[in-house]
Amino acid sequence: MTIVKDATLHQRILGDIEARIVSGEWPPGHRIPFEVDLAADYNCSRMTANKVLTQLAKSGLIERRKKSGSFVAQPRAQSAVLAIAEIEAEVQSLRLAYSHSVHARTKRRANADDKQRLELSEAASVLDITSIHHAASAPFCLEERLISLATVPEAEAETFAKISPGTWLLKQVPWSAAENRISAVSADASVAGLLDIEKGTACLVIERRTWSPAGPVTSVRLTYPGDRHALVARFAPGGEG
Amino acid sequence: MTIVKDATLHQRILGDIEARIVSGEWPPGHRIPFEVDLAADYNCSRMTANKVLTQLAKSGLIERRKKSGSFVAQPRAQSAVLAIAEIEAEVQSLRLAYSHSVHARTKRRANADDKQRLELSEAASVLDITSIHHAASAPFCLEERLISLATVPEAEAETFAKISPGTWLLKQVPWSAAENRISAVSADASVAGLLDIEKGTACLVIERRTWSPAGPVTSVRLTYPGDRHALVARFAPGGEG
DNA sequence: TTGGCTATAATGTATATACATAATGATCGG
DNA sequence: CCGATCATTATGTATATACATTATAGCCAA
Repeated sequence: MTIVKDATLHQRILGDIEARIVSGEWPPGHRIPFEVDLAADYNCSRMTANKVLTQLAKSGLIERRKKSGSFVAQPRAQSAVLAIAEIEAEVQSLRLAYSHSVHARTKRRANADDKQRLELSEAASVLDITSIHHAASAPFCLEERLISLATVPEAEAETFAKISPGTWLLKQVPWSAAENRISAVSADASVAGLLDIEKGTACLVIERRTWSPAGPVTSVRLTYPGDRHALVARFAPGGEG
Repeated sequence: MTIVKDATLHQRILGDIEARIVSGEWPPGHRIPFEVDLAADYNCSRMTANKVLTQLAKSGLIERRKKSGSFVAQPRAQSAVLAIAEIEAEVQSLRLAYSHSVHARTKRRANADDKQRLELSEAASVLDITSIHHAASAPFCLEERLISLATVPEAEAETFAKISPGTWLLKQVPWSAAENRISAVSADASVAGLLDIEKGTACLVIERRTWSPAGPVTSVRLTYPGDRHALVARFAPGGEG
């Protein structure tokens, strides 16, 4: 049984249309009622219908064309929302004790590889931190991070003994853009040693680059033992789900 | 230089606020102007300001509390949008010739494993298809798919010789919910043989389960050689970007 | 037939207004 | 001094209206 919390008109219209699209009653390409007709059907103003259809268009469920009307969209690329949590939160949601240790920490002038990873044009100082996240005292994830000291000079004074670089940066750099690259690699001897796994074990690798308006912030490579970990992304036509 | 297409008032207000949040001028926790004040600043109606703030709240950049006002949100889990394209489109975007071959195709009553993968409660018929996607005649991706014939009986008549199961299903089942699970595994002998890679090579695995209102549709396991492939997900505070 | 003009139909954006809702803060009685 | 009540304030939702924008269709003339 579904409990229907007495919904707003907006939600009701939205839900009705979504249901018809998702059920296949209105297949892709089908023209859905004009705003004025919807307004008449629900005995509401056109603005209300408009807002619903605008939202459906933004979520990709319908396409709107002036003069022609609104049409159910073709479901194309699965666009799923991937929530990449902070590692500490992730570990704690597994009800395991979290800890973090810094394995190496060096400051240097950016070399060619650093420049490419951070998309730096000139030589600048970077901080290179290798650390390990533990869940219940077992290695959970290897973090290899580069921080651009030109953008975040405060990082130089931080040892990251008490707070992980990711969490620290989240507090330092309020909101930023990021690019995540997900791939699979075999653990080499060094990675295997740090994560306490067999050499050659498949690992899930997330490489994330982060920018603020002031410039490149950080580039991080997170290596998870593949047999212990998976990322989950959900997709639902309406949006939340 | 940035070309500014003469934007609507809505976009201008939205952009201004986003810029101030992203730049750190308005840090997390900062109270942003009330709707009426924003309306006064931009010489517009409260409705226009309201729509902008509502959108910012939906995108997670701000939090709104009645009576108190609207506040810049704390950036929490990186929520990135992961676009999982159709394999054929993906290959063609690499400017490579696409082809697809079915390696095995069997119909059977669902066994225990099938039931778990499709979340079936009763025994029902399923179609099990193993196929390989090629890019420029080299194996690109291994697809192991289970289709619930109770939900999609039409699949039984289809050989999938000319059209891949994914593409076919996309046409059959208009809109549906999905769960994607991304992990890393080492190729076993069988997978290595089919993908023409060394045994033990790390592979990126996407397991996707799809539901329609009529029930479970399909469960597919896509295995990509990890050294040739990566998924990219982007995150930008505003939304599109 | 063809090219271009125009009317029209649908969406896109914005306004002014109204009332509902919810949380805060102040007032007042015990 | 505590606690209930009530006014205030900011957001939430919806309406009616206006005008802009744009793609389509139809008309008319060269």
